[in-house]
Amino acid sequence: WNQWFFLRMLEKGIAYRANSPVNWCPSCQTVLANEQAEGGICWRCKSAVEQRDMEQWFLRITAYQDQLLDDMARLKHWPDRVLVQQRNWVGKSHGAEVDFPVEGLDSIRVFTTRVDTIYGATFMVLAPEHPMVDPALEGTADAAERKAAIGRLRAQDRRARLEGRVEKEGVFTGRYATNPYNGQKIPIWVGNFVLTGYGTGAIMSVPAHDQRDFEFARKYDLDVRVVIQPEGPPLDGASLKEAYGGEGRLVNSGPFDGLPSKEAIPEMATHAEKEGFGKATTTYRLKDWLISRQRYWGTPIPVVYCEKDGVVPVPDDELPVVLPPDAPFTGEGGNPLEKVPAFIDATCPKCGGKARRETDTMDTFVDSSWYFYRYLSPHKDDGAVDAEAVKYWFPIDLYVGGIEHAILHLVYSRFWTKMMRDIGVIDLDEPVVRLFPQGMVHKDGEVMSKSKGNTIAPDDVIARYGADTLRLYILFAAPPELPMEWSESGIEGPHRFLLRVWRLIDRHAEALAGQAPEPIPADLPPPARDLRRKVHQTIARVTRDIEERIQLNTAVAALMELVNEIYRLEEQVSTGKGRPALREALETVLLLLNPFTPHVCEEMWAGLGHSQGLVRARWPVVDEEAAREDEIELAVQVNGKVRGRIKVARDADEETVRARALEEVADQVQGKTVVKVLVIPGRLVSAVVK
RNA sequence: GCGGAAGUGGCGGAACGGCAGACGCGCACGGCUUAGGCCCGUGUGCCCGAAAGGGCGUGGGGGUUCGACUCCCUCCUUCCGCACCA
Repeated sequence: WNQWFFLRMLEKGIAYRANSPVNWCPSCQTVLANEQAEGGICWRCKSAVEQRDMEQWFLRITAYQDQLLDDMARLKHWPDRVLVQQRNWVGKSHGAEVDFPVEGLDSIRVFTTRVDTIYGATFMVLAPEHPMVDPALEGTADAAERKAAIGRLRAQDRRARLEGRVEKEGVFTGRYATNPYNGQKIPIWVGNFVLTGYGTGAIMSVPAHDQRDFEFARKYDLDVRVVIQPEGPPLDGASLKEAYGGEGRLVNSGPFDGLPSKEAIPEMATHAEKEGFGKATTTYRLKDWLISRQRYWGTPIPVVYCEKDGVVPVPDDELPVVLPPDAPFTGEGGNPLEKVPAFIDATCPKCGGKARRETDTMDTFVDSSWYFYRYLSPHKDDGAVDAEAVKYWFPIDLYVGGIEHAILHLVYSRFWTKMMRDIGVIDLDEPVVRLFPQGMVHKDGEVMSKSKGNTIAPDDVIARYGADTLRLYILFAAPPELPMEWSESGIEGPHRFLLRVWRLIDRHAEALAGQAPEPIPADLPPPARDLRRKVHQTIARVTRDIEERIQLNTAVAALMELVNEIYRLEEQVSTGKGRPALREALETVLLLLNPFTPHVCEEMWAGLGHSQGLVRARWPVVDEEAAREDEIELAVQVNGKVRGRIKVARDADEETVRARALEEVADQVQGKTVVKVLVIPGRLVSAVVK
């Protein structure tokens, strides 16, 4: 069905093939999407990636960039940190494009967010890879020397970037461009700090108002001209210590002098458009999704290349294109599919002539982008997804996953959902209502992972304590959204707790298993009533901690409290009228604990005489009446400090509570004026005295 | 630099604006044991005090409130993400 989707996207122009510079991982022998090559490092093997020009398949995710941004407003139950990361990833930025004419050559287009500073542009910088670099050098003095220096910049750029910090360096091309606003000629430089993939790959440099330009200008002794004047003493280009990047009024800017910079930006963009040398524009950081992979394992991309008809999609009724079972894995690298003639040799569906089958396979993130839709109907063979089922089950109420998926998987999935909507498969804009990224396990301060080699095999812990203990320990040790530092020092606690539960059940199993359950009598003795109260309060707490708060550590703590309470009251309720409450308490412990430690719980459940599995049992329901406190303890504050406690009936009226409270703190109040007394029902009493 | 999260006992961590430290680890004492372990019980924020009791306490400072770990401002520290994005 990946192939089916691919063909639909091909029809819609969302999937396309293009020759473009791509990230190539020499170690994995495959290309990577930009997101997977962050910082020039392969996400899978962590080795340095190279740039190559290749014909590859892309998905036009950029057609969805505004939707991806705008629909974030609806993701109210997604954590901020994820939304922020996605917003930065799309990287929308408003500005203007301006063309700077160059004598004898094509003009050079720059992108700027601060067109209001354009009268302060004293030079221009091109990315080393900019297509105008070589033409600009042509015919200038010392061209060969400059070319060599730029060549060094190109080579140095990438390697140095991997280390993070790069000294700003540049080479003058020997040519000049003309600022279309004021006709001034400014030198064209090539600089290693200008990125080829963002904006137009060329910038106008305004050293007075941009820190990077400022440093570059000081290093190469270029002019610094102030054109934005903030409140206060006039700025002076020659003596500036750093760039002024804020707002102000325009100066030295011809007809725009005096305008506030905020107003100047749209006005000057309009001016450029009127004069035909520029316009207001928006740029994005997001690039189209490169899905071609030179690997065997992956969904084959369903097209063939015909000498006569070019790129021809495989017809729907011939899908799926299946991987050959006999591809040679030589370990030499490269795509094994290229060595399987039976796979490569194809017939053109259009003309019936000879064709060559595409050997690229799809990025695995394609699969993960929509697997959850397929879960609803895994065996469906007349369509990719069951639209009716999707209508019923989607959007997903709660999606739990590692924070490492904040951008890759979660952006692709959102895109895929919108794409499926646009090709008419589903009627849905966003796949997930509530996102809960759990914290990752750390060891020695860093994320535990295979690539870091600091993983702990659970086998030893399981051998010593059992899998249930390990589960319980992990869930108990930290709240799920925060990272958990791995340490075994606390594992004894959950282990002892499970042993305590086991002994408790074991003591009563025989008696309870041999006896039919009795109804809870209306006249329970007080200890049994206390026990039932704790039982039902615990049901409420654990249910809420799991369902609403997703705070599993406190759910476990609540269960520990309940078991402690059962130990305290055990003797008093194990005989006579209290017995039904004991059975209820023990069974409730197992029902609530079951999601955390299913194996031992199932065993104990059987021990209590149940023939049907615990896994089939219903989640317990709170008996509000039983959970209610008859008597409550209130703190009594005097001027904000707790000075006493009183016990009152749950439904005691305010006057009674007030009187009892003042009596309790009489010695504190004596000789002072009681200004007011607040009674917060069920919480405390607060007296203000002077 | 920008953005996010976090700062609470010896440790992991609890606490709808309402009794700070639940629960657990560790530690101390007692019981059970020939002994040790397991187990059971009690205690355990800091300071003064024999005790009763009192004082101080949630990174620092300020504010709102009868009342602040919680809300607001500000500063400091740590972790995470992004980053020559023009």
